[in-house]
Amino acid sequence: MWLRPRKQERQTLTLGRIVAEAVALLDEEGAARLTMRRLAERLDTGSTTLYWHVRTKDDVLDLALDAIFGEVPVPRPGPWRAQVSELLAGWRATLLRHPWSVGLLDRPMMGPNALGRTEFLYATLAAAGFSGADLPAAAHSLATFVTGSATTQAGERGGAAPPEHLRDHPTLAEHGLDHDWDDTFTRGLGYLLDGMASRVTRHSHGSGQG
Amino acid sequence: MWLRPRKQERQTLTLGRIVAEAVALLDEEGAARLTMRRLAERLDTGSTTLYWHVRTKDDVLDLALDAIFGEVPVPRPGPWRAQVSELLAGWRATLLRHPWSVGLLDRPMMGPNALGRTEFLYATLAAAGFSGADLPAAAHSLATFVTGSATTQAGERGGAAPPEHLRDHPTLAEHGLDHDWDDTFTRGLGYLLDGMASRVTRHSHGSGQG
DNA sequence: TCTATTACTAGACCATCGATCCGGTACTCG
DNA sequence: CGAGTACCGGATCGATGGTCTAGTAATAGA
Repeated sequence: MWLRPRKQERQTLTLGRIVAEAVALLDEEGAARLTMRRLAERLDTGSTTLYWHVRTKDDVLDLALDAIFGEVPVPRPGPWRAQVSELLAGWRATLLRHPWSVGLLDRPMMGPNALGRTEFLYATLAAAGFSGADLPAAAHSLATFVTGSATTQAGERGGAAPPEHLRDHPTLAEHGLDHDWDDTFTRGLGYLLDGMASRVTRHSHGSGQG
Repeated sequence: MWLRPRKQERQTLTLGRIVAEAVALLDEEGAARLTMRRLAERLDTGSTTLYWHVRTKDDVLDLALDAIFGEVPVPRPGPWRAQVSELLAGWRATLLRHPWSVGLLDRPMMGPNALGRTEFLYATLAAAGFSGADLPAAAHSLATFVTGSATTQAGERGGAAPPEHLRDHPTLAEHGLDHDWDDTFTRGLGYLLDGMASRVTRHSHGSGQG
C-alpha cells in the first residue's frame, strides 16, 4: 500500500518519452541491444505497456530515426552553396553522433523532421536555379552523399582489413587505410557542388534532358 | 534402411553452397526471413550443421554480401571516366537486383570481391591523375554515391508519403515524388564526375590542400 | 582386420526475442 | 455511484541464434 508508487509522482508514459529513451538506449548500447523489454525496463514499466503507444518495434526505430533528424539545424538564408554545405555538415554530424542510425538508412524516411530537411534542400536548390530533372537529381545526389558517406565511415570502425587481403591491392593499401574522414567528406562534397554549380550556371534558363 | 539417403547421392555441404543458397533465400524472401533454420532446411540439413562451416549468422550475411559483389563486372581498359561510369552502373545494378543488400551496407566490406572493386577504383583514379588527399576523396565519393543512391531507391519502394505530410512541403511534393531513378543517378554521377574532372585537370601536377 | 582419428551431422536444449491474451487499475463523465 | 474508457502488466506463445553432446562415415596406421 505505502510502497505503491503514487501515480502523480510517476511520470505518465508518453510516446515522446518512449522515443527519447529509445534514442538514449541506442546511443549507449547500439541497435542490436534495443529490446522492447529493455526499453520498457528503462522506462520503469512493462514491455506490454509499450505496445499501447506503439504498434511494433519497427515503429520505435522509425520514430527514433526521425527524432535525431530533428537535431539537424536548418541553415539561415544565404548563398545556396553555403546553405547546402551547412545543412549537409549538420546532417552528417548527427548521423555520426548516433552511429546506429546508419544501419536504419534503408527504409523510407518519411517522418516530419526528415521531410522538413528534404524540403529545405529542394527549396534551396530550386531557388538556386535547378529545375526540371536537374532538381531531383541534385537533391538526391546531395542526400545520397551524406547518408552514404556516414554509412561508410561508421561501418569502417573496428580495425583495418587483414594484411593478407591487402597485399593484392597495392593502391588501396597505400592510400585507403587511414585518412581524414572530415577532409574526405568536404573534398568530395566540393567535387559534387562544383559539378552542380557549373550545370546551373550554364543552363540557368532551362533544364537539359540528356 | 532403404529410406536412408545414400551419401554419394546427397551433395556434401560446402561453404559455397551455403552462401549461394543464402543469396537465393535473401533474393526470394528478404533479409528479415533469413533464418539459420530455414537456410538449413533449404539445404536439406540441420541448422546445427551450418555452424560447422560458419561461426555466426553474421558470417553468412557478410559472405552473401561479398558474393553479390562478385557479380559486378570490372571494366576493361579505357578512358577513366568511362571506366568509372561502367563500374558504378554495374555496382548499382547489382545492389538493386538484390535489394536486401542495401540494408547490409553498414558493416565493413572487406571481402575479396568488394576489395577487388575498390582497388580497381583506386587504381583507375590514380592513373587518371588523382593523388594525395584527392585520391581517397574521389574514390570514397564515388563509392558513397552508389551505395547511398541504391539505398535511397531500394528503401523508397512501397508507396509515397501520406498526403497530409506533403502538404507542408510544396517543392518536395511537386518534384520529389515520382521521378526516373536511372536518370537521377546518371545525372548526379555526371555532376560528381564533372567536379572531379575539373579538379584533376587543373591540379594534375599535384594535390591541393584546401 | 582392429582401432584411433578426423570431418562432419544432428537432436535436444537454453536464453531471449517480438508480440498477444486477458485480467486488472485509475480516472472521468453522467 | 456505476459505467465506460484509457492505460498497465503478468503470463504466455511461437520463433530465433547459438551451444552441448552424442553420434556416423571415412581414412590412416599397425
